[in-house]
Amino acid sequence: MTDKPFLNQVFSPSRFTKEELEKILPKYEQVYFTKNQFLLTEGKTANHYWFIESGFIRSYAIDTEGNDVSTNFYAVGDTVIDWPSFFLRKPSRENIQALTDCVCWQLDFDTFQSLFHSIEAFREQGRTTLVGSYFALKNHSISMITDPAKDRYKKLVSEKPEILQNVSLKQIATFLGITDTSLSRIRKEIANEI
Amino acid sequence: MTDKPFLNQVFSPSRFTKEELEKILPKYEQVYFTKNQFLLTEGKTANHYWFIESGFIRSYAIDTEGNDVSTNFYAVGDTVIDWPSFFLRKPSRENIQALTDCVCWQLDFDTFQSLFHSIEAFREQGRTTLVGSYFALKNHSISMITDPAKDRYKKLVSEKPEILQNVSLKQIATFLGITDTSLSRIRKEIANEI
DNA sequence: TAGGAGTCTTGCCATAGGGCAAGAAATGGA
DNA sequence: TCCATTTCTTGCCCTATGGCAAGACTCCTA
Repeated sequence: MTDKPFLNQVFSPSRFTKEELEKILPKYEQVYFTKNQFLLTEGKTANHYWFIESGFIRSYAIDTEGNDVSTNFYAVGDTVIDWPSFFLRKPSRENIQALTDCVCWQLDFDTFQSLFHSIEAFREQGRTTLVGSYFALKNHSISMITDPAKDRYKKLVSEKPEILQNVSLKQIATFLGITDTSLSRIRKEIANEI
Repeated sequence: MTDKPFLNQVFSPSRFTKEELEKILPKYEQVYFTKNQFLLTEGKTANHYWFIESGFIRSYAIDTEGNDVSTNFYAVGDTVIDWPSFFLRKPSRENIQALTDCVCWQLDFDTFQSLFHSIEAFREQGRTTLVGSYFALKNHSISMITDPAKDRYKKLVSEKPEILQNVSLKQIATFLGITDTSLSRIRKEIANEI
């Protein structure tokens, strides 16, 4: 196991037995993505998911007018997955793209299924990750209704500071549900608050 | 099994064996809620979830200013559950309230766990339900950014027509992220479109 | 190292939706 | 069946954000 230190963080020895880890860890494959490379594109059915060992990733959807809307940002340690596409086995509505060079660990659906149905701790952890995603999405969704754009921006930056280095203003703006023009003005206001 | 026709719809004989159904169905308990009764309140940890056999239910959160924001509406056949509270075993951020008298079938967490870990088809179905909720929430979230309020209202009414009979204008408005005043004007516009 | 593509800022004006308050309509008890 | 309460509508004006376009800045890359 010592040859995969990153995965040993993801699968804590306190939650998994040594035998379980020996079944799980070898199944993950290290893969590299270069800046701007796509991990998944709209219309394809996701057959993998990834843990990010290093790098930064964005997912986005294309709306009816052809504009792209950022749906999520993923940093080191995050799980990158299109849940509906991966589990419902249907074409993705989103694109997932590396914003920097990345090192990831990937698993395919069939292997996931066999681990999921044979190892109780594995499915507990998987379910927890999914519910955590659901919770984050719901909080963001409520925040879109109750909080002004400036507050949402501040919260986003405090939670994922890497975003400032890796993501364009426009891509951040669509995640917040505003235009790049408005976000530029909000940034100016925040600068003047000091 | 014939004494629980509703549950036989939820657990299709094509996905479960006879033996599995005999383990699953007796665990669900029929419960009644009267109009305005709470199924779950903020701060409590959810220990049950429900299938709705009849009735209509709303969930909502309270924002920092004390306003309530509708987060979901549940109709006949829907699964009513606070995913993060139920699975992460932490206090709920939401309230779930019956908007009409309801007949539901409930299951508690411990029983869920034993079925989840012992019956493969049960966990597949549970996972599918959760991913379906995630998908619906994400679509709503994207719609909040890309679609005008009028379109979101039309979509909501077409998907859950019962909402018109059971939910006040204000409670619908907060779900759409607008005020009751604005929704009233939108309704008027729609009426004039005819 | 200059040109060009993308990115960010800024000004001008337009618009969707919000805040408030008054009145109208519906609803629900007693 | 009548009153009280809640819900819904409407008018007035305001604010946050959008749309567009020009200019500034950055950063590739030939």
